[in-house]
Order: sequence, then C-alpha cells, then structure tokens
Amino acid sequence: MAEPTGRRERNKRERRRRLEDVALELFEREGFDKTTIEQIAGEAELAPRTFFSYFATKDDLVLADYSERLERILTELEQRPADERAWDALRASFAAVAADYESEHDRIRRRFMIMASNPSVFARSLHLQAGWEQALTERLAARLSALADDPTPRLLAATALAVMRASLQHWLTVPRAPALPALVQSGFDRLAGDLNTR
Amino acid sequence: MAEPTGRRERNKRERRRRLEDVALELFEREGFDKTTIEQIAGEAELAPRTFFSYFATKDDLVLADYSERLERILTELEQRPADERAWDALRASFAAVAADYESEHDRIRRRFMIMASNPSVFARSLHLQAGWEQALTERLAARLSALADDPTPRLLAATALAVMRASLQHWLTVPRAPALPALVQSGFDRLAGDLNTR
DNA sequence: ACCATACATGCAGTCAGTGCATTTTTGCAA
DNA sequence: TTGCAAAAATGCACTGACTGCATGTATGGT
Repeated sequence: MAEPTGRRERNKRERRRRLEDVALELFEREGFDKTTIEQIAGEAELAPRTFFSYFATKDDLVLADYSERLERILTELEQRPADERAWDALRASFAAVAADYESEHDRIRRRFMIMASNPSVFARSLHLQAGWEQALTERLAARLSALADDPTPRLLAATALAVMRASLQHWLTVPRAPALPALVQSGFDRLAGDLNTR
Repeated sequence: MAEPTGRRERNKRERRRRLEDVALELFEREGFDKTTIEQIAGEAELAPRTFFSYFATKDDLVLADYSERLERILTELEQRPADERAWDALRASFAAVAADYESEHDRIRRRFMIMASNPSVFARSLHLQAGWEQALTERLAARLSALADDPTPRLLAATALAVMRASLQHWLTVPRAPALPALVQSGFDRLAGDLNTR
C-alpha cells in the first residue's frame, strides 16, 4: 500500500540524509575526530557496516554535494556564447554559480567550518577541487581549440578556481562581506584589469 | 674517535634518508597502497614503531621537503624592493624558486608521479599548498598595507600559486616543455597582460 | 503468496597511527 | 675507562577507519 513504487529509493535517500544530519551535528558538538562511525551509525539507527554503503569515507559526509557543484559550473560554461572571450565566460559562469551559493550560506558555512578545522576533510575538499580544475581545463581546451601542450587552459581554470575559492573564503569568514557573486566578479575583473596597478 | 660530536644528528639524518629512499623505491615498485609501514621500516632496518618518530604519516614520506619550498618563496619575496608592484614581486620570486626546481627535475618528477597516482598523498600536498597560500596572503597583506577585509592579498596569493602549480604540472607532464622559470614567467605575464585578449 | 533481487547486517580481518613503558645508544664527565 | 643521564629506539596494547565475504531481511513484481 501507500506509494506504488520507489519506497526503496525513498528509504535510501532518507537514510543517507539521516546519516548526514546526525553526523554534522555530532561533528559540531564533539569534533570530527572524536566522532566515530559507530556513533554516527548508532544515532542514525543503522548498523556500522551499513554506513559504508552510503558514504565511502567519513570525510565524504561533509563534502557530499561537492560533485554537483562542478556539474553546475560546467553546465553554465557550456551555455556561454562560443565567441565570448574565455575569461569573460568564466566570469559569468562562476558568478552564476556563486548566486546559488548565496541562498545556502548557512549550510555551506557549517560545512566550511568543519572542513577548515579538520586537516583530512580540508585536504579531501582540495582534492575534489583539483578534479574540477582538470575538468574545467579540458572544457576550456576544447573551447579555445588549444593544442595539447598549451598551458593556457589549465592556467585559466586554475586561476578562475582560485578566484572562486578566495572569494568563498572571504565571504564565509569576513563579518559583513559583500555578496558572493559581487566578490567573484570583482575578483575576475581585478585580475583581468588592474593587476598591474597594485 | 671519529667525529667529536654530532653522531646523533648524523644518525638521525641518515635514518630519515634511508626511510625516504627505501619507501620511494617500494612505492614505485609495489604501489603506495600495497606498501606497509612495516615493510618500509623493515627494509630500512628499523622497528615499525620507530618510523613514526621520523615521519608523522606515510604521506609525508613523499612530501618531505615541501615546507622548505615555502620558506624559499617567502624569503625571495622578502627580498624584493618594497615599492615594486605586488604582482611583479610575485612573478620574480616564483621565477627564482622555479629555477631551483629546474635542477631537481628527476627528484621532483618521481614524487609527483607517486603523488598524482595516489589520492591521499595528492590531497595532502594540496593541503600543504593551502598553508602556503595562507602564509603568502599574510605577507602580501603586510606588504600592501591592506585592510583586514581586503580580498586582494588572498586573491594574489591564490593566483600566483595557481600559476606555479599549473606551470609545474605542465613542465612535468608535457614531453618537451619549456624550462620551468620561463613557463612561470609567461604565466604571470599572461594573467597580467593579455588575459582579456583570449 | 512467491520469488528474485537489492539492501542491511554481522564477522573477521588489515593497516595506519597513538600512548605508554622499557630497553638500548650516545654524549659527557669523573 | 667507567658511570650516568638524556635521547632515541623499541615493544606492546590499543583505537578506529575501512574491506571482503557470507548471511539475513525487506521490497517489488509476478
């Protein structure tokens, strides 16, 4: 009875969510290192072993939705006109994604705090970002019809991500910082324009 | 007999070195994950427990000399004239450090390969780089007399490191790449100059 | 109601990393 | 030389993440 199909799906989603919620709270209250998988599974009313069919590592609990963000960026970039200058296309794409972040400030901030205070989580997040850099590099290379040994695409990707990262950190840690899209845009502008005036 | 003092120091250095050598070779031959601390210690003729008084983690074996590099960069930056534009000072500092790398191509490449093929080592290296970014950011803030909430220093630091990283990767992976200092310099120039012409 | 399948669970194991107690080395001085 | 204190190496017992494999249990379609 009840739903026709998809109870399985629903249960899965619900359990995954429960693990995430419970874990985040424990991390904040007791600290990441002091919290064991056993505790997390316990509070989520699952067997410890089951945890690992939902998350590959403890770190992933904090970084669960990282991969969606990359998709967002790439999609956004895909939609920019082909004749737009690469840097401008990146600027627009990142600003658009930044606008998404804006509405999730608290959620993102919570995770950022845990991440920032835990080396292994932090390291893993950077590792995921490196994956983004690679993906971005490839798209840019295609877009620019760059030769395989042209460093330009990687340089652009790395720099754009650096702007995003610096902006994000600023946005999350400085008390009354401007809105994220504004920070991102001005970061891009600064690099393109008055880099040599400071 | 023999040396008056410093035998302790010497032994320590020698053992550390032995661990590093032995480990690198094992990593290359058997793979990072398949190699256990026990094996490494065994080949270096030390007790497993002793390993941890030389290296905090297995990852550190690959990244042993990362911290010295940061020092190099900061020192170099310190020596640039105070009235030089920040971006130019960074350019010169990074190019100087890049020149050091040049002579160590093989050593660096070996480690890079292990790092690139192992997530946890790679993640840790990025984490160390984030530390550099922070240190650089602080130096630049001082240099620019920037206010605490000015994003400029972080942006400059992040970007400069992005250039360095992109150049390094290019240098190590593209068959007949130009010399590293040249790559670094042209990366800096490209960002400062013709970013908006591509 | 029945069955195949997906999923949760239990169990036993590996390995990195840590704290603590003990033994061995080494530097120095009598 | 010998003796001694500090430094370093070692051994031992432990925690906790993560894995492989076998088994139980719920779910969806017939």
